Amino acid sequence: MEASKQKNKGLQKIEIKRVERKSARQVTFSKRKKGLFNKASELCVLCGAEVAIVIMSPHKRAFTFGHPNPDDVLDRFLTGAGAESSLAATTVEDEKLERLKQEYVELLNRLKEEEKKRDEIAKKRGNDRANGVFWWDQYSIDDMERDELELYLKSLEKLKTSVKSKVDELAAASVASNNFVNQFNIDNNIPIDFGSEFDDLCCLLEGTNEDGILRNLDL
Amino acid sequence: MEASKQKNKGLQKIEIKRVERKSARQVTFSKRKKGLFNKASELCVLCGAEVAIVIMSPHKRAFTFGHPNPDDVLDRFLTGAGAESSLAATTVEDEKLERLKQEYVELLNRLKEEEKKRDEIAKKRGNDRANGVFWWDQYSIDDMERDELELYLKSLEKLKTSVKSKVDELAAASVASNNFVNQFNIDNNIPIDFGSEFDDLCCLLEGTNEDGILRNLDL
DNA sequence: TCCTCTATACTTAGGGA
DNA sequence: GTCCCTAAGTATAGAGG
Repeated sequence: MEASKQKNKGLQKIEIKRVERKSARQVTFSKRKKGLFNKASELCVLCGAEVAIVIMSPHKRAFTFGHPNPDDVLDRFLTGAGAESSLAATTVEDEKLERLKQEYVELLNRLKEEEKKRDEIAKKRGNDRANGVFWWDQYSIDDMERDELELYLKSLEKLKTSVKSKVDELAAASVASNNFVNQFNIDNNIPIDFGSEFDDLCCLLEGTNEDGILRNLDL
Repeated sequence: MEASKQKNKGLQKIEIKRVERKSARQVTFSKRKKGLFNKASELCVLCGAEVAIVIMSPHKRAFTFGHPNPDDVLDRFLTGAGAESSLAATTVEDEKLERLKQEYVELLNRLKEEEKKRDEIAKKRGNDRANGVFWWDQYSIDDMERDELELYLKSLEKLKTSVKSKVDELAAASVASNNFVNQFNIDNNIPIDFGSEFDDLCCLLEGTNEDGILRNLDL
């Protein structure tokens, strides 16, 4: 009841500079990441904006947030309606890209099949989820999901790495004067490109009822 | 001096749902975008994280924030990406696409492997369930599978995008009727296409702190 | 690692220039 | 569109579980 009862210090003012204590830094990261994502989702809702965020934690873990209309964007992207269709250029490259897209679409379909399969398997307790999900849960990272995700994703690392190196090669060769890829090589752990992440993030899985995507790739 | 003097209402609580008044929405967008970017940059500085944000305003304007090493990227951007010769790059693009396709097929195969893996995991999960795994464990695994596939897809998409962006850069010289505003401190507004954006996002780096990059691409 | 708790720093709605 | 202003809603530092 007395004044001395106060045991919490409340919010302290802090300088905006690197937090030195590792544990504290981690906590701060966690909290602020959550806060950032939440703000982002609010922005989306309030203003009808689309937002994609990629965060690379100091531990080379990447977190992403995305909110939009999934299928539309993805479709547009696949059909190329978004970026280049307006161009009249009928170059060899375009043709090849056309093919590439085609293949890509095939792969996509495949993926969807997989999703279906998975959904079936998941059906059993799929309903559990719908019970306690608040709207904001949809926009923020589901922690347990994230944690488990991390573990599993490691198995995917190799794959990503392989893909990445290809991209690196392409990018490096293409942008000779552009050494961003190399700069990126901080620990041999190179995050996969987040280019067009914008589009990517925009594309949620239709398999779920979530309006936002939050993904975590362990790099 | 009187009580009636108070003319400001102060912060009102608002519902997180679309702001209907257009002007108000615009203002909110502006304010919150700023706030979001600011939070992002703080996160970068405080935790040594790297953040990239893309915001698509309802008016088709895209704003991006990035916290890496701005100068380099920007520089290369403005000089390289925009003015690159399509003639010179054509052949190179050709080769790269060739390789890309090759890899694409390879990735396809790997997808199959992943499918198998998925099945195994699905089975295993079934067993675990019988044992005493928590509901959320199962749940997570399930989502992991989905995420994995998505992730995979994402990788492929990026692969494709990386190439596409190059091609776009060549042909998109026409699309880029960019305006250019560079204030560079906390507000760099730079016009770029998505292909370029790709590079940019990639270019997360240890670089600076409080001065993140903010880009604005006109579409 | 994440959640809880508290006190308080920070953000921002609404209105005006 | 930006900036200012104020009041008050919100996010979060630090400590503990």
